[in-house]
Amino acid sequence: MKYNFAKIEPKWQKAWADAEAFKAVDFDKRPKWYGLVEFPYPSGAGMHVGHIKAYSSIEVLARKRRMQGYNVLFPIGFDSFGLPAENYAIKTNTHPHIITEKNIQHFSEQLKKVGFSFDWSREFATSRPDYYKWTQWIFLKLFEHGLVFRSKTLVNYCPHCKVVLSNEDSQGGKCDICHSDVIQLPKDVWFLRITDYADKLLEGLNHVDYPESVKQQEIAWIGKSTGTFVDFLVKDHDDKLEVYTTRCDTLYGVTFMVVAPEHPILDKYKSEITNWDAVEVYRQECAKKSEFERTQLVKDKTGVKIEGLSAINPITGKEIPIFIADYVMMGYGTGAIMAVPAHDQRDYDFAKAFNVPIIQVIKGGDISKEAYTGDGEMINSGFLNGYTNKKDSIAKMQEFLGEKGIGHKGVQYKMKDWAFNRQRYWGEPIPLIHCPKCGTVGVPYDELPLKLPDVENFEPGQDGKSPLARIPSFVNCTCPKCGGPAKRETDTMPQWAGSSWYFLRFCDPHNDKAFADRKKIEYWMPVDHYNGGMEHVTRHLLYSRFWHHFLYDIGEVNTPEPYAKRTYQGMVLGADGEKMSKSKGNVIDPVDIVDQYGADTLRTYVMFMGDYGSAAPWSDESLKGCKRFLDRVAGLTDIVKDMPEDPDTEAKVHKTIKKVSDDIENMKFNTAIAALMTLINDFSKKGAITKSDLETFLKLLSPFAPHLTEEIWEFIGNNPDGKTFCTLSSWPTYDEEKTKDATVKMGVQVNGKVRGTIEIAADAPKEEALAAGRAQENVAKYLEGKTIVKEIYVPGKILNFVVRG
RNA sequence: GCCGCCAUGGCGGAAUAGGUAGACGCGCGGGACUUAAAAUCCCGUUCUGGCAACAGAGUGCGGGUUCGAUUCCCGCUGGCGGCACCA
Repeated sequence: MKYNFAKIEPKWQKAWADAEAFKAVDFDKRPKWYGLVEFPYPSGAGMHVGHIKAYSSIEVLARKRRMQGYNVLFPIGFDSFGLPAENYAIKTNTHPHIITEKNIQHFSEQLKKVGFSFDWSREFATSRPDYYKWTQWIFLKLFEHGLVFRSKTLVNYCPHCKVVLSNEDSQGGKCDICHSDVIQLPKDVWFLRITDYADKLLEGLNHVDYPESVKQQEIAWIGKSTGTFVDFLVKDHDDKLEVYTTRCDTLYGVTFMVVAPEHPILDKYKSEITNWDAVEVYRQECAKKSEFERTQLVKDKTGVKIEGLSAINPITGKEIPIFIADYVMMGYGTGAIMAVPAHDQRDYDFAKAFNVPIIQVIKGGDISKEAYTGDGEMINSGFLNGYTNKKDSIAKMQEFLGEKGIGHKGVQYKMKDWAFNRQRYWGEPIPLIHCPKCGTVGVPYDELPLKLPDVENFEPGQDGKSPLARIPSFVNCTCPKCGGPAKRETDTMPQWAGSSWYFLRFCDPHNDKAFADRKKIEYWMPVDHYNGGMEHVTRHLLYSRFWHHFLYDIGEVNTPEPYAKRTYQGMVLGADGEKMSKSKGNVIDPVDIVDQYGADTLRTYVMFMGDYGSAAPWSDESLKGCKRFLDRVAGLTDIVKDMPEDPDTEAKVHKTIKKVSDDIENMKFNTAIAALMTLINDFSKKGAITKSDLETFLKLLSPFAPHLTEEIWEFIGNNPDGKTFCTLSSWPTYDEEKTKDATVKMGVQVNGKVRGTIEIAADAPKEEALAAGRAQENVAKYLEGKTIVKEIYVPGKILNFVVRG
C-alpha cells in the first residue's frame, strides 16, 4: 500500500470524531481509566514540540487502555487566565477575552492535527465564567473554613510585572513569568493557609505512585523541621524574645542573640536603643539588597549590636547581647535566634567578627579553628553533662523547659502560606466584599460567578491596584450581611487557581449546579495516571494536592489524593543540544513537521528519540528514520500471503506482543518501537506473512501511529462499515509458551572470557552443555593442558570453565 | 554547602534479582537499481592488529568483592536537577 499521510490523517481524524470514538462514558460498566495531561496555556505562539512529548505518553496509554476494554477518560481543556494574554492585550489594545478565545481555537486545531484521542466534548477553559464560577465557589469554601486570611508582611514582589508573588512563584529569587529579580516589600496580602496542610501533603506522598525525585522535591520544599521554641527575657522588661531552635540542648552555649533586621522588637524598644541611628542605617542597607544578594552573594557576616537592650539566657541567667544581622530571616522561625557559636558555623563566624565569647558545650572538634557541628558528650551544661546522645539531651532539655514554662516543642516549615491575590486584570475576581461594619464578607454563593467586568485599560494602576479598582460600578456594592454600602475586593486570583481543581471538572464539565456531580467524581476519581513537567512539582502539583485535600476534608470529594500516579517527561532540546528558544533559532514547530512528514511520524519519533524521562536533542535525520519505518509498515500489505502460520514468525510475534505491552506500561516507549522495528525486519527477511501477523503488528503500532495503522486496517478489509476501527480493536494477547525459544545461544567462557558460542536446548542438562562447550574448537584450545577447577553452567545464560596451570 | 540523579561507539540510546556489552535508529563505508541524482534495497560498521580465523583493549577515573561486574561495595572526577546564611 502506498503511504499518503496528508490524505489519510484528516480522513481518520474526521471518522473518529464523527463516530465519537474517544468519548468517555459516565458510569459505564467497563473498568474506568482516567489519564491526564497538564492542560495547556493557550499562548499566541501555539503548540510547542514539548507539548507533543508531554501528551504522547498518556495518549499511547489511553489508546492501549481502550483496546484493553477500559472506559477511558482522556480529556483536554485550557488554562487560559494569566499574564501573557494580558500583556499582549495591553500591547495591542485588544480584550484578553478575544485573544484567549482565538488562541484556544488555534491551539485546538493544532492538537487535532496531531491526532490526540482527547474527548473533546469535555473541553473547557478556566477563563470562562461557567468554569471560574466554581473556582470562586471553592475559594469561598476555603474562606468559610478559615483558610483565607489577610496579613501585612514582607512578600515577594515583581517590580516588572507589578505584582505580588507567592514563594512558589518566585523560586530562586526570580519572577516565574518574566524572570526578573524579585524584591521583598511589606504588603497587605490575602493568603491561603497551605501550611495548615503541610503534614497532610507530606503524609499523602506515602499513598501515591510518584517518582522518588518528585516526592523528594516536594518534601524538601515543604521543609518540615522539628525543634523547640524557647523564650528569652528582655532584660529589665516583663517581655520575652522567642526563638526557634533544633538544638535546645546547647542552651548553655548561647552567648548572644540575633534578630532579623525587620524584627518588630526594634521598633517596640526604639526609645531605649541608644545607637538607633546605626540600627536604622543597617536596616536600610538590608532593605536595598535583593533577595538574591542577601541569600546568595553576601556570605560575610554583617550586623549591628543593639545598645541599650539585652537579653537573659534563661538557663544560665546571664545577660547576653542582642544583634541585628541579615543572616537571620524574618520569614523563618520567629525571626530571632539564640546563637551557639561553638556549634554553628554561621554563629561562629559572627562571634569572631564581633568578638563575642564562644562556649563549647559538645565535646569534639577544635573550637579555636571552627564550629564543631558533630555529635559528642555534653559539657559545661549543668544537668545535661555526660549525655552523649543528642536525642536524649534534647528530650531532657525540652522536659526542663516545659516544666519551667519557658519553652515547648514545635515544628517549622520552609513552605510559606500562599500569597493569593494579584494586582492584575486577567484572572478570577476574588469574591470578597469589604464592609465597614461587618468586616470582610464573602459574596453569596447564589451571586456566583462574580463576573470579570469589561475595562478600557488593562494596565495595572500606578497605585499598585488592579485595573478593577478603577471601575466604580464594580467596586461599590452593598454588604450581603447588613445591606449597607461596601466595597469589593479588586484583586484577582493567581494563574494557579484554575488549574488547582480542573481534573475534577473533567468528570462533569457542563454541570451548572455543582463543580461536578458527586457520583461522577466517585466514578472517575482519582486520576489514574498524570503526566507533566518537573517544573510544576512545587507549584501546580503542590497547590492542586492542597485544594483536593481540603475538598476531601469538607466532604466534597472521595479521596484525599487527586493523582494515583505521576510521571514526567524529559525536555525536547534543539538540534544543538540547547534548550529551544527563539533567540537561538533552534525551535522546531510541530505543525511544520506534521505538514512535511505527517503526524504519525512526529508521534513515533518523539516516543522513539530516547528515554522518555530524559532530555534529548532533536534530530531531523532520526525523524526521517521514523518516516522510513512507517513507509515500510505501509509496504507490509504487499507481502501478506494466504498461508499457514510459520512457527518461527509466530514465536517472534508473541515475543513482540509481550515486549511492547510491558514496555508501554513501564513508559519505555523507545524500546517498544524498537521491538516493532525488529519485528518488521524479521517480516522482511521472511518475505511473507499472514494477515493475522499483520493485524497484530497494526494493533501494537496503533497507539503510536494511529492514522496509518487505521488506513491499512481498512485496506485489508477489516473496516467494512467505516466504523470498525483498528484503534478500538482488542489489544493482542500472547501465549507465554510461544515466547519461549526451544534452543538458546550461549557464550562459552574460559576464565570469564568468551571463547565460543553454542546453541543447545534451553533446558539442556549440565553434562550436555559442558560437552557441547568442550567440543568447541576454540574453547578446546584454551582448555588443553589445563586443569579444570570449576565448571559453571547457568542454563540459558552462560557456561564458564575455570582453569589453572 | 546540603539532598537527589546521571556518566556506555561518530550520535540518540539498548542491556542491571551479576551471565556473549553496544538491541533499535541515525550517521558513515561498500554494493545493486539509474544516463545521472534522489528514493529504495542488500552487505558492513566499538577501537587496534589481521585477507581471515582470531587476538588484545573497552561501559568517566582508581580500588574491592566474584568463576564472571555497565550492573554490587569503597574512594575520586565531571555533569544535570532541586534547596540554600532555615537557626
